[in-house]
Amino acid sequence: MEYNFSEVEAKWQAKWEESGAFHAEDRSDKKKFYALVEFPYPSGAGMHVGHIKAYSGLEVISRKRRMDGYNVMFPIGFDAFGLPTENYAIKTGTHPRTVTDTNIKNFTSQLKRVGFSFDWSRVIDTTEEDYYKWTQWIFLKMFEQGLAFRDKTLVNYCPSCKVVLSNEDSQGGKCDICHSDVIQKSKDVWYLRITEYADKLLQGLEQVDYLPNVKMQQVNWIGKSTGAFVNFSLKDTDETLRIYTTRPDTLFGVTFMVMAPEHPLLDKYRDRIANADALDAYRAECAKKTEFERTQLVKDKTGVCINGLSAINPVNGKEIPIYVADYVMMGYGTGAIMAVPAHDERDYAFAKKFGIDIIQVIKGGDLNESAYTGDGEMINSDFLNGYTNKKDSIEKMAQWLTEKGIGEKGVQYKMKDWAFNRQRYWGEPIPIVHCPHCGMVGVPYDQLPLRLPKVTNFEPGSDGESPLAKIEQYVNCKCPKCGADAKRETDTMPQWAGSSWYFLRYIDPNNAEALADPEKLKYWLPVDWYNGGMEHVTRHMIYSRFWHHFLYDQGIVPTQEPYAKRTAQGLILGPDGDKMSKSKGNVVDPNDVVNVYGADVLRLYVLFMGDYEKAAPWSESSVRGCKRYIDRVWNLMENVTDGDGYSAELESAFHKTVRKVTSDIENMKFNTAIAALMTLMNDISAKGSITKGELKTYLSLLNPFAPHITEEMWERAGFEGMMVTAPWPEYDEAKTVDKEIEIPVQVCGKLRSVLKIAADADKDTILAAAKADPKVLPYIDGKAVVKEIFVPNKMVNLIVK
RNA sequence: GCGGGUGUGGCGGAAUUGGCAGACGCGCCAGACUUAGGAUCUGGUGUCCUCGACGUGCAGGUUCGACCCCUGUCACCCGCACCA
Repeated sequence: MEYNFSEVEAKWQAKWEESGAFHAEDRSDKKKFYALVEFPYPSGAGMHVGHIKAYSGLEVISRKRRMDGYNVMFPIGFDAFGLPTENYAIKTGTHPRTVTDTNIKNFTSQLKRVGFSFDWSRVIDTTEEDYYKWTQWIFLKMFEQGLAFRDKTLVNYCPSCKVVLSNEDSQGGKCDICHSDVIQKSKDVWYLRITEYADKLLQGLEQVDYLPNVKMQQVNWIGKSTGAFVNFSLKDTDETLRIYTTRPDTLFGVTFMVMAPEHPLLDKYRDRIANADALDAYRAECAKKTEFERTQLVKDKTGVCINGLSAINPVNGKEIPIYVADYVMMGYGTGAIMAVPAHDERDYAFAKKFGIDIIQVIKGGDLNESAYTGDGEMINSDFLNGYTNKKDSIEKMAQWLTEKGIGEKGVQYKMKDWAFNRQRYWGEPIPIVHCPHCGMVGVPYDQLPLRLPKVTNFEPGSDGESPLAKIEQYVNCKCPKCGADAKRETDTMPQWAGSSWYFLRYIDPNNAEALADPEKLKYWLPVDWYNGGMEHVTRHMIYSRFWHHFLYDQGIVPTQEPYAKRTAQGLILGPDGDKMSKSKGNVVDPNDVVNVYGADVLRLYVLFMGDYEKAAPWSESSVRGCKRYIDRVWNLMENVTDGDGYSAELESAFHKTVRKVTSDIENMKFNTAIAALMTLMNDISAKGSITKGELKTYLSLLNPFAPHITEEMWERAGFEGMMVTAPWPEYDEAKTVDKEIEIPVQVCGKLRSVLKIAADADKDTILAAAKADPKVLPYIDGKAVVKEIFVPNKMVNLIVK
C-alpha cells in the first residue's frame, strides 16, 4: 500500500484548520507556553528552506508542549514594510500594498502546506493601519519622554538606497540592504535614545536564558567602558578640550593630544591656527574617505600638528601639542583624546612617526620596541608613584580630578543612538507635525493612525527627500496645538520599527483600544522561547528589548525583559557548501521538496541534517533517506499485533527511546532524536511486527516531527481523537535497563573482549568472568594482575605486569 | 588586534560529559526480487597486507583509561574592530 502523502497532508491540514486545533486560549487553567519565531519578510521570492528550519525547531517544541498539556501560543505574522518591496514597486509600477498582499498570500499558503501549527487567528501584518497605528503610538510615547528627538550630526548614509542608516544597519561600513559602502553625511535626523537604556539592556541580560554567544554579541555591541572625562585647558583661551580615557591614571604620561578631523573646536579657533591651510587639506582628505577606508588603514597613521593651539596638562601644567588625526573618531567619546604613547599602541605608532616624546608611567616592557599595555608599578607620576593596582591608581586619579574640578568618572558605550528615519515611502509615517510656532508637535493619539497616503510615484527625491514630501495634501496641515499652518514630517520609520513590538500584538491582535489588553499581556508575557537567526542579535533583538524596557517603564507591559529564552538556528547552505544565493544558483525551494517528497519529509530533513544550531549543506540524497524512513514508518501498519503494552523484546528499547526523544527535543537536539526513532524503527523491522501499544508510542514520539503521516496512521489504527492533544508518552527509568548488558574488558587499557552478562551481576562475578574469558586469557596468562579497575555498568580494566 | 566558536570516515554528523570512537542518515560494495532499476529488501563498509597494529588537526602532559581535562601549536568559521 503506497503512501499518498499529498492527499494525506492536505486532509490533515484541513482538519486542523476546521477544528481550530492550534488556537491558543486567552483564559485557561493550563500552563501557558508562548513560542515565538521571527516573522518573515514576505519577499517576492517566496519561502526559503531557511525559514522552514527556523520555524521547525519551535514547531516541534510547540507540538510536544500541547501533548504535554500546555496552552500553547505559536503565532505567525508578516514584517512587510521595507525597501525590497518598495524597489520592486518602483520597478514594476505596482503599488507596494498590492505587492505586499500578493506576497503575504503566497507565504501563507506555503506555510500552511508545511503543516506548521501556527495560530492563524492571530496573524498580523505590520503594514496594516490597525497595526502601525500602535507602532506610531509607541513612537509618540517615546517622543513625549524625550527619547525620540531630532539632531543634526554625522550619520551613516547609503548613496545607493538614498537613505540614512543606523549603526546597526551599516555594520562593517556596508549598507545592510544593498551592501554598498556607507558614507558619513551631516544630516538632520530622528534618533531614538537607545543609549539611555544601554545599562538596562546590559543588566537585563543577566536575568534571561539566551545562548552564550547571543549574550556575548549583545554585550560587545553595547560596548560599555568605564573611565573618566578630563578637561584640558587650551593655552591662552578660556576653552577646555574635553577628553575621555579609560586610564586617567596615565595622565602624567600624556605627551600630545589628538582631535578628530571633524572636531568643532577646529572651526571655532581656525583663525588662531598658523597652518590652517595644511589642516584644511588634511580634513578635506579625511572627509573623502568612507568610514570603511578610514578603519582599514590601521597601520598607517596620518595626522597634522596644529601650530598655534596647545593644551595644558592639568596634573603638571606642562604645555602639550595638539594633533588632528583620523584615528580618532568624532563618534566615540568626545572626539578628542589624551595620547599616552608609552602605554597605547596607536598613540605609540603615532608618536614614533611624528617624533613625539614618550614618557613611561607604568613599569614594564621595552619602550624601544613597543608600547607597554600591561600592568605594573606607577612611575614618573608624582602622587601616583608606587601604585601597583590599576584599580587603585585609577580611583585615586579620578578622585583628584573631581576635587580639582577638572574631570570626573564616566562611562562610554560603543552603541549609538538609533537613527530612526528613512527617506522612503513604504514605512510607518512618523506622526509629527512641524509648526512654525510650537516646533515639533506629536499627532494627537485620537488621530492615529496617521495613514500612509496613496501615491503613484515612490521614487525618493534626488536630494534624499522622502517621496511623501512631494504630496502637498499630506505635507500641508494644521498644527494640532495652535491650529496654524504647519508641515508634516515626511520621513518614515525604518524596517525594524514594526518588529520591535510585534510579539505583543499577537497576544491581542484585534484590540482597538490598546496595543494589547493588560490582563492578556500579564498572562502571556514573557515570551517563553524565542528562536531566530544570529543576524538579528545586534539589530532586531537589541531594538525590541529597548522598546520593551521602555514600555515596561511606562507601565504598559508587565515584564522588563520580553524574551525569557533565545536560541538560534544555523544556516542551511547550498549543496555546494556555499551560502545560498540567487546569483550562485544554489537556492533550494521548499515548494519543490514538498511537491516531490511531502511536507513531513521536508520537516524531518531540515531537523535531521545536522546540529540545529550549526550551518549544514543541503543534500538531496539525504532528503531521499528521510523519504525512505517515512515510507518504512507507513509500512509499520502491515504487521500490527494485538496488545496495549510493549513486547518483551522491545520494552527497554521503547522506554529508552521515549527518554531520549523527550530530552533531545527539549535541548533542540532534533538530529539525535530522529536518529533514535530511526534506530527503534530498525529494531521493529528486525522483529517483524509491532504491537498496538508500541505503535501508539511510536506515532506519538514522531508526531511533532511528521504530524501528517502520524495523524493518518493514528486514525487508521483506531486510536482516539486527533494526535494534537494526545498525551506525550512516559517512560519508566527502571525499564530502560536491559536484563543482559555488555561489559567491555580491557587488559592494560586495550579492548580484548566484550562480556555479555546479567545486568545485576556483582563485581566479583564480573571480574571472575572477565578473567576466565577465552579472549582475555592469552593476555593475562602467566602474568600478575596488579590492579583491577571496575566501573559498574561500564567496563573492566585489568592491569597486568 | 579583541571576543566567541569549530577541527572526528568518502559526506552530514553521533559519543550518556573521563569508560567499547564512528550511533543515525547519505554514499559506496555485494547479494535477493525483477524484462528492467536511479524502486524495494538483506548483508557489508574508519585505515593498513592476515594474526594484529594504527586511528578524533598537530606536539607534549595528567590518568589504569582522553574526541573529552591541562600546556603549547596550526587551520578554518562567526562577530566587533584605530572604542581612546
